[in-house]
Amino acid sequence: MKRIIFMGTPEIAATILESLINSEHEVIAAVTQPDRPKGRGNQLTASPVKELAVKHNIPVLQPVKVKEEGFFEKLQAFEPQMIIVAAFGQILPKAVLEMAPFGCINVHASLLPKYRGAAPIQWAILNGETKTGVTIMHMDAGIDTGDMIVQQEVEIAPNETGESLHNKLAVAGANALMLAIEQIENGSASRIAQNHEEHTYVKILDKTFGNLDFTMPAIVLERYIRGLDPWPCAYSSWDGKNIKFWKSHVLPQTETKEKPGTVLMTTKNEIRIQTGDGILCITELQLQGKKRMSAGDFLRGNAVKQGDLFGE
RNA sequence: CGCGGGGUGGAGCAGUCUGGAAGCUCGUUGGGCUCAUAACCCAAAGGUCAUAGGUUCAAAUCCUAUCCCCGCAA
Repeated sequence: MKRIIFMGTPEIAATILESLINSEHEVIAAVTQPDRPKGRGNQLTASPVKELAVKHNIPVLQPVKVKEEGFFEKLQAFEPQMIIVAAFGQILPKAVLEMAPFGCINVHASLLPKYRGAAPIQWAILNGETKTGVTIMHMDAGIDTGDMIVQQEVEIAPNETGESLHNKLAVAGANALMLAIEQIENGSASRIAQNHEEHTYVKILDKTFGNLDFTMPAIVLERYIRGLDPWPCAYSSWDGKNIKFWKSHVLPQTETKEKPGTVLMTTKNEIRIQTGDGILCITELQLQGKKRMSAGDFLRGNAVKQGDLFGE
C-alpha cells in the first residue's frame, strides 16, 4: 500500500486514476491542468481527472506551471511514496522526478520506443499499425525516454477508431500499471533501457490536421477518418460548408480518374469520392450545424451531385 | 454576456425575408407490373410546423420569453 500522487489530465488519465482509487493504494492528491474555458459559452471546465478526484474527495492541485514557486513544497507536504503520471501535459522538473522514494512512474500509450510524444494513439491508426500497446516506465529527464517496467500489447482492429483504441489502451494501461506497482513493491520490477536508436517521435495533433487532402490515397484517408475520431476529426468542405467525415471505406479504382476530391457518384448509402489513389466511400458524416448522420440520410436532403468537389 | 446554424408526418430537407388551404426526396402500408428486384407504376396512412404568450380577419411564416440539438473559436 503506497501513498500516491497522481498527475494527469484527459479522459485516459481519469480511467487510470479510477483504477488506482479502486486499488489498495491511497491516492493522496491529484495534480491536473487548470480549468479552462471550453465549449459554447466558454464555460470554465474541469479536466476529467479533476472531476473524478473531486468526486472521491481527493485534494486537487492545478498549477499553471509545475515549476512555479512554492509548488514543489506543496507536493512534498503530501509526503508521497510514489508519483504516477499519465498524460499530464506538463514537463516535470528533476526535483519532482526524484522526490518520491519509489520514483515517478509514467503510463504511455504506445510500445516504446515507438511513438514517443503527445498523440501516440491516433498516430498508430494513421500509420496503419496492426498493434500498439502501453508502456509503464520510470520517468527521466527526456520525453518518454525512461527505463521500462511493463509493456502490454493491444491489437488494432480494422475498424478501430481513435476513441475505441483510446478506451482499450486506457484499460490496458490501468492493468499494466497495477502490475508494475506490484512488481516495484515486491522488488521484482525489471528496468529495461529503451533501444533509443529505434525510437520514433510523433507530433501533437491540432484541428487543422483533420482537413483531408484528397490527393492522398483512399486507404490513408480512411485511416484518418478512423484515427481522428472523435478528435480532432477528419473534415472537408462542400458547397461552402464545413463537413465532417465519421465513417468510410475504400474501393479500388475502376473508372477514369477525376480530379481528387471529385464526387464520382452517389448511391443509396454512400458518397464516392476520387482520391489520389482509389475511391473513398463516405457512409457517415456531419454537416456544420447538424448532427452526424448516415450518408443515406444526408443525401435525402442535400443534393450532392456527381462532379461536385470536396475541399474547395 | 465569445461567433454562428438548426428544431416542419418515421428519416433527411424546402417553405419563414414579401402572413392567406403543409411540400420535396425517401421510408411505411395496400395494389399493379416483372422470371425477379434494392427497379418501375398506382393508391393510402401519417404532422397541435420545439414550447408558452402576443400582434392579426388570418401565423410554420411577424414580436417576446423558454427548452433542446449542433458547427466554429478558445
